[in-house]
Amino acid sequence: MSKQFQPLINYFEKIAVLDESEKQWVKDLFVFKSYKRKEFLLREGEICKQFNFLLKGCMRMYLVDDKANTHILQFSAENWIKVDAGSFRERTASHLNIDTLEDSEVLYITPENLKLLYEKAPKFNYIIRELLEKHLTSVQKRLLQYMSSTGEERYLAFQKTYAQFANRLPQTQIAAFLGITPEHLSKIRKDITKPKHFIS
Amino acid sequence: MSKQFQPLINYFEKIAVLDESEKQWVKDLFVFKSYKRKEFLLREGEICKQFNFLLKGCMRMYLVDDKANTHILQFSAENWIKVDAGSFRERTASHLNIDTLEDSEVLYITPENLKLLYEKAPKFNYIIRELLEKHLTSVQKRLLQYMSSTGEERYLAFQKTYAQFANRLPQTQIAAFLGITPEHLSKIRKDITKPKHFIS
DNA sequence: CGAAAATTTGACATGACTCAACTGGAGTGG
DNA sequence: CCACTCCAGTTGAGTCATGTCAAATTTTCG
Repeated sequence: MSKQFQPLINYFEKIAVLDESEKQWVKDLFVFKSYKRKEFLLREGEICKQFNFLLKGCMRMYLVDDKANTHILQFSAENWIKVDAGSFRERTASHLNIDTLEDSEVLYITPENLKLLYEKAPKFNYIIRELLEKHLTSVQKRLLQYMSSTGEERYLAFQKTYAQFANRLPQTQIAAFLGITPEHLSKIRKDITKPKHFIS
Repeated sequence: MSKQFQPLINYFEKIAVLDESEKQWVKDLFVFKSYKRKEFLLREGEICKQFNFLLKGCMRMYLVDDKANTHILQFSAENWIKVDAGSFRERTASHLNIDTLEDSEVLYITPENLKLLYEKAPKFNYIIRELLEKHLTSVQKRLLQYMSSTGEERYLAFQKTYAQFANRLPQTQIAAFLGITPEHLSKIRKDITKPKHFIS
């Protein structure tokens, strides 16, 4: 079923065209794996050993803080990358968890094989750098939005930006992504339907 | 004064050793520039055309939101990189500002010359990728901290992590970095000196 | 259907903001 | 050296945003 690699190759080729040997390295070094709903790809304390590309399904990466609250850093669905870059890179224990919200399928590469890929196909230094830059920009944007707006504003923005997720995810998860409690999100949703302009 | 390049070369060599020709490309493509206190390196609406390395001084990168509040994304001092990666990369108008908090000196490279550097010395694809990964990790960490802690907790963490800045910066700036008002920071500082444990 | 999970609702507590007034230096010009 | 202004920081009162907890309700799914 080599067809499975096509989405990944397409993804890379949005950044730079690959020749046959480069495509072959991708096929040789990435591994297919499928997960049931609620399975873990990474648990805090472990070292992140998979750089994942999602073929199908939906997952989240999150932190559980000392008050046992869950904070979601990122949702991913089809054609997204999912990895704890810090842990993967430094081979250090991760503070994050990654698990599935739906049955999912991924292609992943290990740190060793990624290193090999960089050696055999140096173009990937460029490709991964581009991906990282984009990702960095989006995380920065999120931090700024977080600093400058209320829960309600963030929720409205989320609905626009992540329309594909908004209907697919339970509210509890969305609240954990927005950084508010589920109760508060519920109240926000109620307020939105009753416009403020409705005076007595 | 080719000595000025040494800190930058040292910075790169923390990631990978450079040969003579690579060092020479750095010297040829980076440009020295100095700034007075309160000068701008980038204003919102402009395209970020400098990838800056700080030799001396201190600056901030920040967003001004629609309510005219300032949100500081990053402080930088000696031996730090300062750039709006998104704007620099995509050649799009930036939403951010960069200005100096002290008289400062930088080495910068333009997008065109950075592209040239990647061509002439491909090792920089690797080096910049590593730098980005580290930076990404730190922004992610900050987002998570932001999501999971109060202003007081963030202030205490700031004092530890950014001890070098804590004494160098006015409180107004620290508040804008922490995402709280200066008045609130003032109250936090007051509370800290009076431990909660002091009962009646 | 029935149990478990997700969502909603309400009362109350706390974190954080706004605004306005006050305090205490750090210049600056006479 | 003094008087004056300017700016950062502090303080307090009132308000809004959000959290906590507990209970009621709805939805999901075996």
